Amino acid sequence: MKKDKISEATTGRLSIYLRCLLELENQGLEKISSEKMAEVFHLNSAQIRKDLANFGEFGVRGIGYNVAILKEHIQKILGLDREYNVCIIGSGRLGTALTDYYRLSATNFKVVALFDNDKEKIGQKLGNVPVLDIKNFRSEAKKAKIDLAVIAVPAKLAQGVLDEITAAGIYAVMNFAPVPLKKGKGIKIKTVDLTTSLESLSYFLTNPDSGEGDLI
Amino acid sequence: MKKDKISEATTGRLSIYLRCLLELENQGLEKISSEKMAEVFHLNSAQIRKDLANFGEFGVRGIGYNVAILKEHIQKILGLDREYNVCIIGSGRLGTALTDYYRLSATNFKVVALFDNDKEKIGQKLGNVPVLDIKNFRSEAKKAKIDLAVIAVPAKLAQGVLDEITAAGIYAVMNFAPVPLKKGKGIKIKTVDLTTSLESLSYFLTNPDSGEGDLI
DNA sequence: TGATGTGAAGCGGTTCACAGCC
DNA sequence: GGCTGTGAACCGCTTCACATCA
Repeated sequence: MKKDKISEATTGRLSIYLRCLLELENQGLEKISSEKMAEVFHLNSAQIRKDLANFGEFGVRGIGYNVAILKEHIQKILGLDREYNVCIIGSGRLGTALTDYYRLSATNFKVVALFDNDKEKIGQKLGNVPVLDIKNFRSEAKKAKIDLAVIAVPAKLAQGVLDEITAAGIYAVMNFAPVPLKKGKGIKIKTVDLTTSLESLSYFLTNPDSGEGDLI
Repeated sequence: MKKDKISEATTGRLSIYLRCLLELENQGLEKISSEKMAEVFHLNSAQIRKDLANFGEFGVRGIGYNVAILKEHIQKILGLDREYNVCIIGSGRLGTALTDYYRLSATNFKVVALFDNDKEKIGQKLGNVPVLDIKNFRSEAKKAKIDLAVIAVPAKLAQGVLDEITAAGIYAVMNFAPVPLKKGKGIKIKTVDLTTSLESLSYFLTNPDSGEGDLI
């Protein structure tokens, strides 16, 4: 049964399924059952079937799923049948590391520009990625057809940067600044808080009996 | 009413409340209501009260919460009244960036060692953090009294690294490798998947009507 | 009066269990 | 027979609404 409201939990898992399917395809495997996939991911097979059933009937009863076909369906669903232009704002340690990281690993996402306010950095290049002046963000973002912006600036500057991003007509943002941001309608923000993540673990170390589950 | 089973959602929020309280304290504010805090974080005031009520009665009816006292309570709850020794495994782009990032920002977490298998890197230093041979992980980790390990190696190596970490008697792990890991009992893993995060945004760009909520 | 602490209701995601189909 | 697709049960987190108390 096709559904229209898809939870982020589901899309996150699709992304993980996809990575596995690419691996399985490399190994020459042609089909796989939800039960087998569940084993690999340490999760429930019904969950996998439900996740997939949200988008259509990709499996064959009695047989399982065709690896290559399922892979393509998921790529299509996640919008990974095209490339996205990404810019990273803040060319400090984190920003430059992310630039390198995404340049090498996430092939659908092309880092085309870094932005900074530091005169020393502006004009330099990181690999083939130019460091541009944040002052010209709006025009440069349009010129470079940016689809997605990554905020890697200190907390205090994050809201201002988000406002710039919004003004530039960019709708998807990944945010590494540890602050609650006020966003406009239609903007999607994925926040990754590296400090909160550590502090969750600190809580666990202080209360080891607090649970077995992984922190996802 | 004190509770013993605390959800990760709650501890994650506590970490965020804490950051805000530190800010408020800096501003010289003495007390604050759950309603006011909710405004700042764009969330529900009942949620904040419930989160806090899990650990005791910190508020005063008719008044609100005392900023300084609440701050200290949360620090204690999260185990942030002590320091933790952290090591980062993998001194590639991501590992070195995380080293710098945590050295500068998360004051309760002290990066004391990097590990790698690259002869070129072993023996070097990143700031004051030595790069050690992963071969000696167990003994070095004990010597340095590591509390928490960060996995920043390629996916293929992650499981092996986790097994080493487990063997070294470390119970808290932050994992940046995009693979499902099989872990032993009593180990807590916080996975941050930088690719899945991007792909969630890609899904949103492909399906802009898929919802307004933030991706946390 | 005013803001907390909390039982109850609401809601969304996960798991179960089985009907349906190859 | 075997595995998918799915309604129903379950479970845990969030929100509501109000009794409680300074």
